[in-house]
Amino acid sequence: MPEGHTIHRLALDYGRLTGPVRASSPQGKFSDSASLVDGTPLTRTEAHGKHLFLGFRDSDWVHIHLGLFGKVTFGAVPAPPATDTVRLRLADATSYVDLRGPTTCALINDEEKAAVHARLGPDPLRDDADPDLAYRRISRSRTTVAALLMDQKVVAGVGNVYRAEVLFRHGIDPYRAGRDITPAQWDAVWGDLVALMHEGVRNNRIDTVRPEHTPEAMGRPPRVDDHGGEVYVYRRATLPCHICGTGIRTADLASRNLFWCPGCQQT
DNA sequence: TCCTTATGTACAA
DNA sequence: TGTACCTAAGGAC
Repeated sequence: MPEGHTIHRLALDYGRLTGPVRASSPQGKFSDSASLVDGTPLTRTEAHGKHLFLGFRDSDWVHIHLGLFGKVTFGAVPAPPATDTVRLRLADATSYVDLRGPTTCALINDEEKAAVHARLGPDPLRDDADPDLAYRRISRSRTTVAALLMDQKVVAGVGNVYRAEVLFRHGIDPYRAGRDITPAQWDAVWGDLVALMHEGVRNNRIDTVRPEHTPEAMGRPPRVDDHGGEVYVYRRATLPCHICGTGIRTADLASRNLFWCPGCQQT
């Protein structure tokens, strides 16, 4: 689940908790901090890339990063007894939210929060994002564009699915060096990320296939990928490309699975 | 019941 | 570059 769109969606959904919030850490690893915010209202929520910030009082923040395994589940009260993997349970009068398996769940202050923002690149889902900042890094780098897109200092919020899909949608070879990406290409990629990721927040899933390439439009049987959305290349290794029929390729790049269509992605 | 895998990151060497 | 960390689902036995 967790790419940037998931985290921004969580910021919206956590933000619906109202009034004094009960906070607990059934699993125990966050007990001391949970007791510090227990009984206080959740005043604001914010996301930057894959980082989620829940604001309590004036300057207390619960900083959450889901990592690869983290999950958040919402439900109506009464909440069931928490299992021993729930790191943080928040609840108001009507609903509860359980957090499991996060890489990070820590109580921080404004200064520490600012430090997190400072080490993240522009986020396509934030209004304050400056895509030129990302292009400055990309255009000076010999690193592959595939690796640069996953680097949160360069762009915040893009993960393995959006990386693979946006490069496909723009016909860009993932092994192309950053400095060979033209300003026009970056403008197009950035604009596409903004649109795709906003749609991801709305639908709470990743869909990247253009209307003219959907199974219905192409006369193929309807299909939804395992992870919940309709995509061109992600986890479609060896299957024929929706557009050109070439077998989708996969490779290991910096210990992550890369997917691309050698037929469509040559520029 | 065990093994593999995963939409992620940080740190050591 | 390798390894550690966090959890749950699915598939092989």
